[in-house]
Amino acid sequence: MKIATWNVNSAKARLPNITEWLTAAAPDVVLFQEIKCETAAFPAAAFVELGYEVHAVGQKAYNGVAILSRQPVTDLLTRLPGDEEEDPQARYVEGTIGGVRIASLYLPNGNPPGDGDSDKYRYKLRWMERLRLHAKGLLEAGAPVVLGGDYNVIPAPEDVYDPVGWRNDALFRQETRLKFQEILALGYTEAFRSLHPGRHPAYTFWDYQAGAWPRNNGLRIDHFLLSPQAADRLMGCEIDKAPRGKEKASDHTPVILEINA
DNA sequence: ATGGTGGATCGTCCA
Repeated sequence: MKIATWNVNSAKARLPNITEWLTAAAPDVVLFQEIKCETAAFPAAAFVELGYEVHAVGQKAYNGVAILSRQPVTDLLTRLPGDEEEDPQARYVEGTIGGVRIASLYLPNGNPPGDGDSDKYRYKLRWMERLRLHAKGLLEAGAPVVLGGDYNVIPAPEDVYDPVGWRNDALFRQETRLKFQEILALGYTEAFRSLHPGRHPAYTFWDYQAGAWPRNNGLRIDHFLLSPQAADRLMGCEIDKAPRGKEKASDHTPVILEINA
């Protein structure tokens, strides 16, 4: 099973780029983030035409996630549990595909962090704790679990072009990395780094500004976390840089995971 | 210190 994750930075603005890539890469499951439209405005028909079942969770202007699948999706969850009343942001969708529990998540950015006490940064850390608790519960359910998406977390210094300059950024602060490590400590495996321990730089995001793409000033912030049963089936995990070099590109590029059927 | 870019939306917010 080939599963792709891609922060597309607007599904509508990116539609030609997305359909071109899906046709060539032919993933079985696709996890989108930042679709940036309401659920009803998501261009689902274009993906149905390519053979996918579509499950989008959107909101006006910001955020928004989706799962596309060639096989049927069951037991859909459209919010990350915890603080559901207070959190209207569309950042999480999860379903079961071929016996695998698969989520598309868009973790809050959290900038500016202030001294680690800004409202946005505290929301990020609370969201990460909600994710940790939910990820823990998923392990107890027994099915293999794949949590893919834009984590807005730089796991280690080799995952950012300038670790010193980024040390206080919400994506790289110590508290952010420790909270990410807490999720891994439950028993999850970060697929790309586990398969390619020495491969860096290996980025998934390059800012639109300051020539970040031509200078390769990137970040690795899009990840797949696998439960032990899913990690046992891990066959490959690769970053496809090509879409970032296209006209009208998203600032993120896709990551592709392969697990044994 | 600022601005540099891009999307949604139409004055700003977000990244």
